[in-house]
Amino acid sequence: MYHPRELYPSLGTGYRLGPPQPGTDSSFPPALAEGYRYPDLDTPKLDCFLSGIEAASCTLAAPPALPPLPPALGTEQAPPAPEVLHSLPGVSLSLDNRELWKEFSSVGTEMIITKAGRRMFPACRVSVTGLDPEARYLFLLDVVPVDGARYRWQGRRWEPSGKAEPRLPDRVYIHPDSPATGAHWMRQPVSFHRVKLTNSTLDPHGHLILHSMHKYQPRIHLVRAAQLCSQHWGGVASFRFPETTFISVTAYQNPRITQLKIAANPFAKGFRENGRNCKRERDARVKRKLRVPEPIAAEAYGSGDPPGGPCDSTLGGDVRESDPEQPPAPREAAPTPAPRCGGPSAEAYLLHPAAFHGAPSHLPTRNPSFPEAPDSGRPAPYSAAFLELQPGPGGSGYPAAAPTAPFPSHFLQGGPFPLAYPGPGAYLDVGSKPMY
DNA sequence: TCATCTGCCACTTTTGAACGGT
DNA sequence: AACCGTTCAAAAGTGGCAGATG
Repeated sequence: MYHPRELYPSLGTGYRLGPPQPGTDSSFPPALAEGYRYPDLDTPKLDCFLSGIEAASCTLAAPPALPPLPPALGTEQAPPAPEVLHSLPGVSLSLDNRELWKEFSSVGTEMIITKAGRRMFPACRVSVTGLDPEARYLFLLDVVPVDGARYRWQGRRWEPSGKAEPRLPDRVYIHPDSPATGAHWMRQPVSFHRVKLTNSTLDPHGHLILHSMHKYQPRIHLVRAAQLCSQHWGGVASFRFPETTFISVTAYQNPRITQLKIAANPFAKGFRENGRNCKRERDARVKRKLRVPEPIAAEAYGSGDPPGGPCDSTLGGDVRESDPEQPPAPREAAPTPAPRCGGPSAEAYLLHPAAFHGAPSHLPTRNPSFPEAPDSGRPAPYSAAFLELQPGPGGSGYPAAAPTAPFPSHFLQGGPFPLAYPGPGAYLDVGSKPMY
């Protein structure tokens, strides 16, 4: 991984995705509020990452003021409505698994973060409408702090306990289908289930870096662009959903959240009441171990499911047999999943030479097994890559990222991709400033 | 002492390779 | 030879727990 700020000092340090906030951002003269270049990205700064794009206006009117975020988790809130900011008229996004999110939100969503990276559950899954079926778009996701506080579980609820840690280098997850046509994105819900969260500030995998015990909210960005590498952005839309706010933790604090996760997440099936790894069974196994060898447990239910069968009624719609998040999806409708790992190929070089020269060499590579079909309406099968930039200085109302530990050399070097490929999904850092 | 983090565990699901049949 | 379905093993993902850490 590379650190673009180091590679390209001319890019500066501010990669704020949010719009300037007249009144709150002293660096932004109110006179400019009439028309700023959304998303407050100086697009040339991103040329090295997003080249060869369809030209279109990046200017848009200042958005209306958005409602404030909910003050606390686990409390009754006004009916959540997605908060939108965009220059893509007619485009709308809806949270596909909103009911599940609401269920978690009503308790106070917690997301486990680990050094190795942990997936989000529930994952952000959205349906999009209003796209130009022929145009190509990128789908991005990032996670931003909701406020400037650190939180603590007080037995029954989360309460603020001091100031937030300094902001970490922001990263953005690029949906592995990106770029794809509007028709592709609208064909089925778009899932970000592969996004991983980590608390490792030096994470080399490109996962989204968060502080534990802080409140965050995912944002989803839709960028009209022909390719990942483009000259101009053809418009941007950003969305966030109040019910997706969560507190990052290294271990679950609220037992109700644990129950919900176990009930809804198929990977946690083993912890369900009728699972073989439920507390009762585990205790029994321990007792048996003390007396007799183990195989009894394995035979307890034979080779199939335990009596009564698996409890699938709690999947909550986040994971279903036909879940678009879960393969197999119709090959016509979905691109070939990116390989689990692998480095940039020669073909990738031919297709994206800039990614190996002027731009960081870890830009996405094309999956060689996927035939190129630029006019087929199918997405280019880019596999994972990620970019990382340092957040811009202050002005956000949150602490600017302190220069954390120096980035390892592979952040700074050019040349061949020095790390294990990070897996599906790509990451791009766009800044430290909250959008609203 | 306490809150928080980390590593390991046992489990399930997912994924892709290998294989055999048509 | 190509295609399809099944089987199997490895990889990945899950929460719990005990011990480590600050």
